[in-house]
Amino acid sequence: MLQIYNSLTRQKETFIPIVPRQVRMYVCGMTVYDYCHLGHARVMVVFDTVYRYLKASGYAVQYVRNITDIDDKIIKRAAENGEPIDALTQRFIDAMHADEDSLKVLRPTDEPRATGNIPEMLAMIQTLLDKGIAYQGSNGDVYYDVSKFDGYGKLSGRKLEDMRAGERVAVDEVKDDPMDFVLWKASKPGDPSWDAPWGAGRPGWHIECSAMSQKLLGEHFDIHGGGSDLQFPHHENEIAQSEGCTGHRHVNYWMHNGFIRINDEKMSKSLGNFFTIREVLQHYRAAEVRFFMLNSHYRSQLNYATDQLDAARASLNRLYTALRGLPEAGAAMHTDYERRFSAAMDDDFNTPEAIAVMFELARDINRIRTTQSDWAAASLGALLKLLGKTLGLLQDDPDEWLKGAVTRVDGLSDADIEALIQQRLDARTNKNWAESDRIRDELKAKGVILEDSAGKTTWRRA
RNA sequence: GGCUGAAUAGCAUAGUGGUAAUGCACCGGAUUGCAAAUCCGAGUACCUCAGUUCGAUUCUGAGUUCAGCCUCCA
Repeated sequence: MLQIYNSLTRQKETFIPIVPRQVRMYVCGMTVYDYCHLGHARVMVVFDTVYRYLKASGYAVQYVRNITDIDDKIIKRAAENGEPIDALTQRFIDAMHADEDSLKVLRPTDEPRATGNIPEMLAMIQTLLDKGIAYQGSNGDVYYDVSKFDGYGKLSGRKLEDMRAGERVAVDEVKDDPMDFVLWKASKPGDPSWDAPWGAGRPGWHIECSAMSQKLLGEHFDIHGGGSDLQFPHHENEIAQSEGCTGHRHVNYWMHNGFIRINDEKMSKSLGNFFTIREVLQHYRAAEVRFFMLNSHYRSQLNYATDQLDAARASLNRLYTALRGLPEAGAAMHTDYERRFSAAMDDDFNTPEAIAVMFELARDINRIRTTQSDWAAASLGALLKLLGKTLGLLQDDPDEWLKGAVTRVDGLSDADIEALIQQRLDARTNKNWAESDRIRDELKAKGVILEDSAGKTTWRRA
């Protein structure tokens, strides 16, 4: 039985889908005005893994992740670039897709864009106005009246009076209550705008997720996810909008992933430690980044450090080494490994524990290959690869993985390496160990590691 | 100030009311011409104090430290 930690109740709960064997899931996606950074990568990878595991568990999953393609930052950036908004957002949507592909992140089943769902937002705002939950301020903006929604604060565990007393809440003359939030922004000259009964403008950020999730997944669905910073106010507001509109429950399970830190500092542009996915991929392979992220629990904070990425590389090398040269076979069924892997994943997607099981399986494979044969270990190898698939790992050809590297400091082609290995084999045949070791050292200095076994030499890049 | 969450070996990360697991690093052994890889083995860790308990790293309380949110944010 799958257990999911529900941010709403602050405890693990048994997952029971609204419709048996079906899951409807919504995740807050990117605002597309720049390249995706490591934090975005974690959201992508975490919920991709949730998506994969739900599917592997036999659920039919509808996975919606929105694209915010209209907001203040986008307008500002387009103006700075002298670029049309459409061109800017499409450019970064394409870049986002490329980043996802490299990280082996599967596409969601739906990727709605805010600008493509304005009528649904207008309808929802109108409903809120009709119900007296929303009002129009003197500046033309439409606001949500948080005092009209009893449950306001239930997701983030806050009370309205505490939040009002917070010293960081700015006083705004236009709002009835400082905690009220904007549903519709009256347009300023030159900004993109859409017509509305209460005046031309554009949607507030929060309303888009309420409108698009309801359109695609219905008024009541199973899982809603996002970064932990979205818990308040974004998701709190989303609940207020959706439930204020429908009068009943919106989402059953709220999931929030932890933040990424860089060298024990908060990742921020002002600190200059803001890494985009594509910057990191110049130094590490995407699978290494993915392994690094899954090697800690999704709710915990994750510290990015080169030591950790190097360790991820070494770990993947070990797993791929166990698979290298193994014959094709059907995966071993009903093993203790599979059972423990599933038990770990069922426990709120405990990927670190699941990975630990994979390492124990790898040791068993190595043991059998040594004491028995490759053939005897083949079905366990297939199982390892199958388990890896659920995490989006280990799907490359092992030999290609081990011979590959992001940084080719060696400057040697595969053919160059093979030629040197042949020279070394000739030397070894003549027991010319000095020459043999010289060639091996030369290759090692260029990042190529040789392994002699069973009369033949294999190689990999460090 | 309000609300969350976290403190486990050299590093990282799981987990448990009773021999604390996984990867990297380190040590010994097997294997190897020597290595690498692999296997076997050893070793070192549960923030502090109090309480509950036969027994606490795990539960409770207090404290310390750290982080996140309270404003746009994944």
